Amino acid sequence: MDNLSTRYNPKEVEDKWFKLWSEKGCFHQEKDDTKKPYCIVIPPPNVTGILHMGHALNNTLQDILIRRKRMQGYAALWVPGTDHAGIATQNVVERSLSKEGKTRHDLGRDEFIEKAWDWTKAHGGTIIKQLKKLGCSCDWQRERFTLDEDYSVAVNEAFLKLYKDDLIYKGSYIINWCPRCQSALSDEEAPHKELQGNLYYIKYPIKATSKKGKSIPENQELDYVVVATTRPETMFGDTALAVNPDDERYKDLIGKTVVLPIAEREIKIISDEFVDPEFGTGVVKVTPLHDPNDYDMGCRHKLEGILCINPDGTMNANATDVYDGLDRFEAREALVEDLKERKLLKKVDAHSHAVGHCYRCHTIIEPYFSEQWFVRMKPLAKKGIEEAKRGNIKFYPQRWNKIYDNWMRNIRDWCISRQIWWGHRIPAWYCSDCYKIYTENKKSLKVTLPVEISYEEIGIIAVGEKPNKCPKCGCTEIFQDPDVLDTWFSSWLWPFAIFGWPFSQPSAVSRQLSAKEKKQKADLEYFYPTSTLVTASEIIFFWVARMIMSGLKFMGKIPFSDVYIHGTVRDDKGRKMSKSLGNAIDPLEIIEKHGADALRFSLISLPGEDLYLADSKFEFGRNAMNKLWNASRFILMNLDDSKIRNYEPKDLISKVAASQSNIAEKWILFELFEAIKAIDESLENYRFHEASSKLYDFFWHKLCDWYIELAKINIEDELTQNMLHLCLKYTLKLFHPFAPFITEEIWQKLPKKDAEFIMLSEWPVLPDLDQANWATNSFDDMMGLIGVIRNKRAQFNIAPMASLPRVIVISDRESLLDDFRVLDKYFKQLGNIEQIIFTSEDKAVSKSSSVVVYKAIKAYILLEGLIDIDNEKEKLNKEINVVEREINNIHNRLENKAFLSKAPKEVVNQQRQRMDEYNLKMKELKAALKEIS
RNA sequence: GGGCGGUUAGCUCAGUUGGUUAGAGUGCCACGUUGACAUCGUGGAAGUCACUGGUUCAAGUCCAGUACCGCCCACCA
Repeated sequence: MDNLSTRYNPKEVEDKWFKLWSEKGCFHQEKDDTKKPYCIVIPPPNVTGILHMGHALNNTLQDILIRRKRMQGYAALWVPGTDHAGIATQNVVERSLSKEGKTRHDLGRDEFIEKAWDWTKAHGGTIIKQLKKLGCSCDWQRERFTLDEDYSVAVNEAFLKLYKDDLIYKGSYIINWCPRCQSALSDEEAPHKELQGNLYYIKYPIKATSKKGKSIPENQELDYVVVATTRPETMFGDTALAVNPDDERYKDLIGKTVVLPIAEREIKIISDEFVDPEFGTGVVKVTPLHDPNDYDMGCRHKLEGILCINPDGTMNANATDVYDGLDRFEAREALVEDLKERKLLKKVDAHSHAVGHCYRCHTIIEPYFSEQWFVRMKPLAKKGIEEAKRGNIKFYPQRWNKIYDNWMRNIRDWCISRQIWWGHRIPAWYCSDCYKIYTENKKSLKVTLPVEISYEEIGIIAVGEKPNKCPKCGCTEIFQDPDVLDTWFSSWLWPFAIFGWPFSQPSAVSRQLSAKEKKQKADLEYFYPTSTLVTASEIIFFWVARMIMSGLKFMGKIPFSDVYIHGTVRDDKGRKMSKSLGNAIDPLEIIEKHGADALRFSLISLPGEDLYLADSKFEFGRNAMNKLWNASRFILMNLDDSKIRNYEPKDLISKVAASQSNIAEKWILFELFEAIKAIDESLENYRFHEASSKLYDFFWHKLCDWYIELAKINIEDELTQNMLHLCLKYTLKLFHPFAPFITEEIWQKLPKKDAEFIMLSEWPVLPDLDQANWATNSFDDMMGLIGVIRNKRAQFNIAPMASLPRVIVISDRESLLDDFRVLDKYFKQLGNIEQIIFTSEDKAVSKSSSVVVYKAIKAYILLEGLIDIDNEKEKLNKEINVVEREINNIHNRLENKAFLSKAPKEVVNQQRQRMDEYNLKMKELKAALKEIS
């Protein structure tokens, strides 16, 4: 074994093990009635995506969970896959087209979709390959894509079912419109961002009070109403002004008419409770088709709606010839100049306000009146709220429960139609003849509110499957709705659609299932509901909440019981890591440099919720992996295979417990069990950092710093050999979920393995321990005493090479002294001491010795020929001050009658004991000070 | 505007039902390569627990208020 490098080299091992695991079917999980299921569905990354640090974190966490559960004997299934990411993928393909000077319309729908599939097939596998590099133990045979043929069946089925239950409808409302993507977006896809803008105060001339309603005579002096707006360009869509009915200033104006500047159109002044008299001038321009509030007001007052902006963000003919065709923001600037010249602009104030932005291309959203498909959410949300309330779905950390609950209670209908081509086409069919009539009606760009859509009127003749002819007019020219569904409308079905749901289609018809379908159905019944969902907070609303609703609707059961929300990956300045900011660290570069295990271990070892990353942070994981490598190398180099018995812990326990002299062995076993217990508890509660730090602490500061060091003395002993072997074996198992590759590599070198692959070995189980027999106080006291002795050495600048000639340890506890005598050789080894005496007699000690005190144990160190006492006095005085202060504190406490009578007895006794210890320490410190003065 | 979190060492964070001298990692300083590991070892310095008041024998921990920071949601143009 001495041929191993002193440095761990991940490159030589990672791909090798992944390939072998794969070949041996370690990743694949079937339904297994002898085991309990544990299932995770991956949050499917965008098919356009490449692995970033957020993915690395997200998937490392899932892999840790799944690997541990697999080792614990669960049927652990992790289903991987990707998401077709409608708008994102379409954008990518369009961008590549534009390099050839083409648009999607040049190609036509079918050819464009073909191009998109080509692209997907060529590049879509990238992220999957990268997840494999990371070591993800997904069942790769079950990889799914949201545009798979049978997945599309699930999407259609869901649409049809909701439609039948009146939970999907088509309607005309103000939606979020991205003028660049030229598509509607859901509210979640249009996040608000604070923008620094202006508040423009525009004068609207009041029409002369002639009751006949004649136009304003030229040169007549006019009165104005001043309106404050952030979006002057929408004034071409104004169909009223509104004031608050209780606003005294404007009471007389209600019902009057003003003339819309430039457009020279007359509009009424109405009153509405919605208007806040405090804001601006207290007068609002009402633009029903370009603002959601104004739309509501428009409906309340049955106003006309006028569209003045085109879908691409340019102004239309209603904006007069001057502005027709101008971009909305150019139009704003030009219009403001125009108003200034006409002296209709009173003033401009700086004003910051929140504006919706497209989450894909960050273009400013246009609130736009349009005809779209919606899902009625309130009825779906009701059960989802109840399930979480009852604790059937738990969020970790818990506070996300509230955020989920809050959103669900204020949920609004979900706009699911998108005016793009890449995605699931809406399964609604129209009759060409009937639809024609409807479209001709709506070309005017003007409507009277509210607009009610009748399906009959707009020509929808079927949802689900294409009919042969129109049932109304018999026309055989039938066409499908051109829009596709929001990507999230497919991903909200993920936890069951991946298993092949539905198993009969269309939903009304039942038929014989194929063998494949039978198996899928059995899988679904076995693995659903899944166990844990691991994701980032950004997609709680997009995905998590909606999956809960769809699971309840379509399966009648919640899709998962636990939701773990992990933090955000940031740079070391706290900024969110992103490609556009240029502060991203590429996980693949880190893997290349330090290995996947180092990447994984670094990520989960960072404390806190959000991760503040810099290249240097990955050295932590690299160092830990190297330490693991070298500790293993040392043990393996020294093992004599013929002595290794492959003990189970419980056997080794009874062997160790049999002798009083196995203090160190008892101690390390106890520490191992404590570590297992703590790691299990942390992981069950999704406290990953806590788990890794317990493991790290056990491995480095218990096993390496103490046990391996003292084992060097009697490394030939059979007990030591077996102890080292067992500790290594269990340490590897505990490390495996965090660092799968290195642990497998070392596992394979163990003289006695208990499984062909560590990834299929058993997770450590705690044996029954009689705690009383496992008290390891004397070992702890030994470590403490060696600590103060080392401290003293450093204080006197005694070279690490130089050993202490003699140390006398004094305690009045005989049993402790007996234990210490057993540990004699360890004291000598770890304290670098030549001779050590354990006694209860406080012997006179030579003048050139120094005393240290640990708890109630004293040790005299002979320093003859070693010391340089320059700073000893100063140090002693400092320590005396600390101890004195503490003695005073305890003294006061013990003098306090209230304390004595009210505090629990244990606390009082504890204080008394401490007092004794401090008094002893003080006595020794003072004696020492006197000695050197 | 509404909601949720936070403020503890230079930095990132732990800190259980109130009870030893408030901990860890990292960074910093000193010393050190004797056969696992310098990607290492040993030791050290470093904190007014944001502020104010209250409850209590006892407060980083519980309560109230203040200040500051962060996040999410939102239809005041």
